[in-house]
Amino acid sequence: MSHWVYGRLMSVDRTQVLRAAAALLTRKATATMDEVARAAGIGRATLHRHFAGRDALVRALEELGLQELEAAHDRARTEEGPADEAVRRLVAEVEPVGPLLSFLVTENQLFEGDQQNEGWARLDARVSALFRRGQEQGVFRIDLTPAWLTEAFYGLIGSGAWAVQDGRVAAKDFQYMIVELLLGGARRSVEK
Amino acid sequence: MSHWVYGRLMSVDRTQVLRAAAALLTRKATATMDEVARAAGIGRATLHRHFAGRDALVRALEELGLQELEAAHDRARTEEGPADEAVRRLVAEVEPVGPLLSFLVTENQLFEGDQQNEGWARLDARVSALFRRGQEQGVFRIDLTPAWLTEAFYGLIGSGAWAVQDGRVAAKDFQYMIVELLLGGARRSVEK
DNA sequence: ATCGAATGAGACACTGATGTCTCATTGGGT
DNA sequence: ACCCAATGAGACATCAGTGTCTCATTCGAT
Repeated sequence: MSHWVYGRLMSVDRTQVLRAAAALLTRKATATMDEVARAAGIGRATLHRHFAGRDALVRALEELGLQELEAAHDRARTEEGPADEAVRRLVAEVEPVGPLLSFLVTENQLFEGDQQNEGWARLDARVSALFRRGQEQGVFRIDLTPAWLTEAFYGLIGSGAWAVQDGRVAAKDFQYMIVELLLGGARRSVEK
Repeated sequence: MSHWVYGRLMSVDRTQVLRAAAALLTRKATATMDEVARAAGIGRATLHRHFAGRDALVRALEELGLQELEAAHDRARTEEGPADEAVRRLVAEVEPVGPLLSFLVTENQLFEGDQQNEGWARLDARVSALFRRGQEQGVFRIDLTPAWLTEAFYGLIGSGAWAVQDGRVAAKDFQYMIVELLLGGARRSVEK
């Protein structure tokens, strides 16, 4: 059932197309199928041959984003070491996926009742587990629920990525600002 | 040039329509003009008589949101007292506008090159000034720029509002969670 | 009770995007 | 050099949403 592996030709690299689509759609979420095709350097017909429709394309992008986020989690090894350092590693690894994440979150809001990809629940669980672990370690406060911290995590990544893309803040500060705010907050404390 | 004040009838309250539109669009951003009209309890033709088109409707919602945000700022009296307490008051006042704010931010991303309403810049300036004041007071850390803190503020309000609307987190925790995270961060500190 | 502004419902043309199809062309494998 | 899968370009029908218009009806002011 592998559409994308043919006996002879593989002229159009599915992943390459997805990356081009992601790059465009994260900047202009309403981009047309034709625009996506041109951005990927292929014809609209070919785009349709690989992705049945706009929905299918978005679903594929969702799959790509989920894979990259899972990979980022794996690389960050969030189960190892102090939780705050793990959060620091995680933010660093997730940063490149920020724009795509932001796009997918917005897009997902439209799929109201439709079944959500269970991948999101798995990711939520991983982030949530990290914060819970931090609480059990005594590193994180216990009055902020893991669910809220998870929302805040994704929220900061998303709006941070957008702010960078929009030029409102400097890209080089992304990681530091998000980690420091997430962990330490804005208030000046005695320590540090 | 006041379309909405007639000699005799004012059957359709423009503000009432806007509130209904906001309530619907914040849940389903792709709602059709027809759906908006039905949600407001009026006919589509009447909706068009009051708002030239979908664009005009969104612009009007933007105006409404900006007014409410400005009003929230005023009520929070962000220029008075310690900056952290001011932030606390501000979050409390802004909370009800959260969903609308979230909708408008997403919607604004589409108006790519078009001229942005200068109201946003004014609001940014007010929030930014609050954080800067806090830094000058010695209440806030100085290694997090006011611009980033402002982005984080709006980001947390927006994603928090959405998480509540989606039922992922409890509405009653909104204010506390956002303020505590924004000010104190996730890390357990010696104080408090 | 009357008048007229405002409304609701429906018809209509228009637009933009989508999805499908055909056909000539390309380019890699043999 | 040949073959054929895959592509690009374009034509086409379709569909949903929009914006405009008409006309009968409603309802408040007088």
